[in-house]
Amino acid sequence: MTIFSDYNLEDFTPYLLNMASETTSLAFQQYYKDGYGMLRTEWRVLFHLGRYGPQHAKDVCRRARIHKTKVSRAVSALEQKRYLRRSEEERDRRHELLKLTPSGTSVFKDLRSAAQRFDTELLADFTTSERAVLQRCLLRLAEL
Amino acid sequence: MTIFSDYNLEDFTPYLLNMASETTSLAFQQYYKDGYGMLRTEWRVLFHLGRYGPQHAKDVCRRARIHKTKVSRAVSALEQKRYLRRSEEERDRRHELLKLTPSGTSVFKDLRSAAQRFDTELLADFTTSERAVLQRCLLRLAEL
DNA sequence: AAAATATAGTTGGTTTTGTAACTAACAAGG
DNA sequence: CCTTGTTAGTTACAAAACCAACTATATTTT
Repeated sequence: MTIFSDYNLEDFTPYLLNMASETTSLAFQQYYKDGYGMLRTEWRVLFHLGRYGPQHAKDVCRRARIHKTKVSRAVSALEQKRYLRRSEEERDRRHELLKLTPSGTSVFKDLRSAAQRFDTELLADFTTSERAVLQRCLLRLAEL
Repeated sequence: MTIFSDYNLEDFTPYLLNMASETTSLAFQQYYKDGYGMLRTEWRVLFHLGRYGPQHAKDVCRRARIHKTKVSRAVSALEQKRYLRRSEEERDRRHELLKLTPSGTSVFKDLRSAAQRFDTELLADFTTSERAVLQRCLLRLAEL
């Protein structure tokens, strides 16, 4: 009919990204959800605290690009699970430093290695150069 | 400390996929949300009906990989907006055929070309071969 | 044909998210 | 100081997603 008549949703990058994201995220949630009763945002906040050390909620927001209300709720949940502690700063009592407990640290280590294995498995069929292109493109698309 | 100590969330494909997906989906929603007051699921259902012709809700679920409850609600919303009609089948009255109205078809055409332009823009900085790799990888990852 | 099973789609109640308004603490200018 | 503005984080309410149970119709089994 028109020159567009066979344009396919599978040519639409946001759609492909969404499907790939859903599929892989759902597959990985067995580790943090089934294993530790965590939500996706909680696992991400935990990861950032484990990976980059004690920091403020604000830093987590910036690095992980998660909205502050989501971070706030995830922090409360992680605190209730005793995976992190908050401590007020003397200098500026608006800030609170977030720090993993030993228990939170051990969960982090477990999930980090699960994530690494999962990712290796996920990309097993791709060549090194394909992996590099994929990562580069995704980083670029996430920036916008 | 350990050989894993610098494993980064930016090396974790599901995380990258999620960020790229969120960023691009949010950017595109201006077209269907601001333009036509549609939700993401509604736009996808509309697209599938436009692209693959009249079909049952079940077919939309399968092709678009959207859960039937979400499809059911999207169909109701699209019906209220007069973008589609349902018709019962004689043979099996459990099925209802979903079909875009002329109005729905014109919205579809508009959004389809917006999507095409958007996608072209999105991938403008990548080479042809990078685009091919990206699409192939995403399709593969979405399959799992 | 009656009973059990399966399928298409809907509804209801709970969770989770999103948005905006809010509190509390600090900073800077007058 | 005291107003004005800014920043960190929380809360409230509305929108959306999730899950499980449900209705209605069709199919299979006995």
